Amino acid sequence: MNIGTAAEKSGLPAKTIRYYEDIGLVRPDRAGNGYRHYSTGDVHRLRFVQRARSLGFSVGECRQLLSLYDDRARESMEVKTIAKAKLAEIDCKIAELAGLRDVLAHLVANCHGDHRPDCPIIDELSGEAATG
Amino acid sequence: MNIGTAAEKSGLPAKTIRYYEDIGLVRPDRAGNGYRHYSTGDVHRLRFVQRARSLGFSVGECRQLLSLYDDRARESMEVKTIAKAKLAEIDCKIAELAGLRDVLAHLVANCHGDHRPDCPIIDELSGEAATG
DNA sequence: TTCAAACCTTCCAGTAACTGGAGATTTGGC
DNA sequence: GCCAAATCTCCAGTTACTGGAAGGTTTGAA
Repeated sequence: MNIGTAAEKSGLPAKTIRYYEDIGLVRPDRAGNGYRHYSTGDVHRLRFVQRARSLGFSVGECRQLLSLYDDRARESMEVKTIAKAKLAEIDCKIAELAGLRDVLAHLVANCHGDHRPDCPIIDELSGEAATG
Repeated sequence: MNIGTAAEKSGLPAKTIRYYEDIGLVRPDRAGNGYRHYSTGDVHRLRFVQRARSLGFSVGECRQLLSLYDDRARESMEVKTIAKAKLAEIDCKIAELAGLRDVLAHLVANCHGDHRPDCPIIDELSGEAATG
């Protein structure tokens, strides 16, 4: 498929997809006319990157994640080690998101839509959680 | 406290803290000698931003989140509406992270540290999850 | 008091990861 | 063949930092 379709299916703008090719994240075939040609596998990779980027992983980290994703068959001890580190990282992110969620949820629950002084819960939450 | 201490306590480099002042995210007092002076409240804001940024929220979104965090007492209907939208966004991010986590967990679980052909589970997962 | 180390200041340049736009080419419908 | 839409390349601009120069301030030892 062409880049437009790949963009649609991956949720990434065509511009970004070309950029990802520039930096070597996804390497599509080229048709005779010079147009990029994406396989469904390419689209999966793109979607994978889209997800990881939107969750705060750097492009470098995405590259690592992709290499895990790609090279799952060879040298898997090394792959497994990196995967485990990434798993821990993701768990940490999930915990932090949950913390952030709590802050907002308390905010929504405690400020009743009228004028109120302030919510000590929020202060407390902002002081706690996620020091490391 | 001075910027160095604020940096240490917030988990942000001093450079970044100065940048956040430039763009108006955190406005510390100034001492007579021109040094920035941070309150514990300032540090809470900084930590809040640090968390949100590391979780994939843009600076603009952080600004919104901070305004929720700040203005919890005035015009709270509007605040509440934005807070709810952000809550939904965060829930979505949590779900996506959980998806990513599954991909890696399957990878770790299924590639046993020796040479194996490939894991159809991964293919399947990459095809599913997080289309919206 | 003087000096160095460690802090702080501003400013400017560089990097990462896009993002928008110009200008040329290709495709597909009329 | 014509034209709009999609694609191409290339280059410039934006966002969110990040590093470094050049200099002022504070602290503590000699």
